[in-house]
Amino acid sequence: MSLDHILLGMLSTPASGYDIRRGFSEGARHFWSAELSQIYPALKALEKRGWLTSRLEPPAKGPPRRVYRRTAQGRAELLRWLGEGPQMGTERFAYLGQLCFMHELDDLQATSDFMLELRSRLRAFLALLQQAESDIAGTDGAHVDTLNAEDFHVYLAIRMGVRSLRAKVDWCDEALEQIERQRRPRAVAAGNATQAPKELRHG
Amino acid sequence: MSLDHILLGMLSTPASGYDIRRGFSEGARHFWSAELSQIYPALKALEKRGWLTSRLEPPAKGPPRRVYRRTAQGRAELLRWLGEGPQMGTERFAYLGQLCFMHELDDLQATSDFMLELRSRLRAFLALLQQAESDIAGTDGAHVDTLNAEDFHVYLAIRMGVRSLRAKVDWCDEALEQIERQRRPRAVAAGNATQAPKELRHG
DNA sequence: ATGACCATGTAATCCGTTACATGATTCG
DNA sequence: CGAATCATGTAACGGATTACATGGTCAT
Repeated sequence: MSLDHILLGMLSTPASGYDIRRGFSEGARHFWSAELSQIYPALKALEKRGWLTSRLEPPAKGPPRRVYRRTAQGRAELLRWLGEGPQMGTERFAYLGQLCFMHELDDLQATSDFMLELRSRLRAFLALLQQAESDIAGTDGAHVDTLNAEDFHVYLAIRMGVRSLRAKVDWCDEALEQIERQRRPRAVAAGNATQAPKELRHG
Repeated sequence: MSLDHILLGMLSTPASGYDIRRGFSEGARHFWSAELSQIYPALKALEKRGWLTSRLEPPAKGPPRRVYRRTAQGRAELLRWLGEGPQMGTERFAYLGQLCFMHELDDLQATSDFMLELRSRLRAFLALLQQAESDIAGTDGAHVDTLNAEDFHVYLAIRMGVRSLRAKVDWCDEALEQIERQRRPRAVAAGNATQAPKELRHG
């Protein structure tokens, strides 16, 4: 399971389940996420395997927290996983399915609206990531060379998010243009004055 | 569930579970996938709901096939789903987690090797998608304007895959450069002759 | 006849989400 | 006092993968 290893990685310093969840909603949110209801049992299982230890720590203020620490075996397992090569899961994009099937509506306006909505959501997420990027390395990666090893690796990971999201936003722009061109009579260059057939049958 | 709607979408023409699986390993593979063991029960459930009907069709050759057809209600449900707006699930990238945690190896050569491997896998997938793209619309989208509504929508979906994969490959290139820069003494411009400290401690 | 491929399915297991249950502390 | 937040968990359900079980056809 990947979540196990993500948890091992996030536990380079001791933390509680609640802390880790905060990590998912802040730093790690662009590449992974998990709910508390998944995190707690997972941590328990990792402890049973000997990859973590835990201790109840009643802090000066607030309810007691169960703080987990990575063991030497836990770290070894993390390193083993890192050596396994890139783990690439199957990506599923329901919205691309929707787009493919949208021809059944026979209404390019609907497709266009769909792409506009998609672009706005992608842009919102891109803005978040760009913020994270400039927080860590300044505008345009001004001080990438001054980053410590940890921040440098995180920076690289954020860059993927930024680039791939920007590509998707650009794709929306391109698609919207092509939809416009598809909607107009396609005979602009050919000078042919057909009645803008909405649909061409394929052979 | 999204799979249900993907199946409804793929059943614009009658097909068996086996046919649909072929669709996932060919045309639809860039945005969705499912195993036969998931497809068969899902089709059965859709039939129970009245969104599909099925018939055993013993073909001239080979074993009998159960062929599914979409009902009017099935089509209505598909259209309803299309109207719901883009369905964006949570994306999980285990390999970005690996990259983030890789600083624990304290060996930029390992990071570099990792990125090389990742790039080669991404390139392989990109090549497949570019093939699909030119199959449908010619090189550089030469005949996009001549596509029927269905192929046009599929073309748009493929374009997203191409653009986002290209962005990821470019990201690998950029990262590899930055890793090289990180490995060299960073004092090139400053003219400072320190012993190339491998790691800078953060405050 | 052996293996590759067509074709359909079930069962076990795992991963992830949603809902539920509990209780302390802090702020207004 | 009441709401928000901190903090830990369990239970039920749903979605996806892997393994298992079966049998027909076709080419070598």
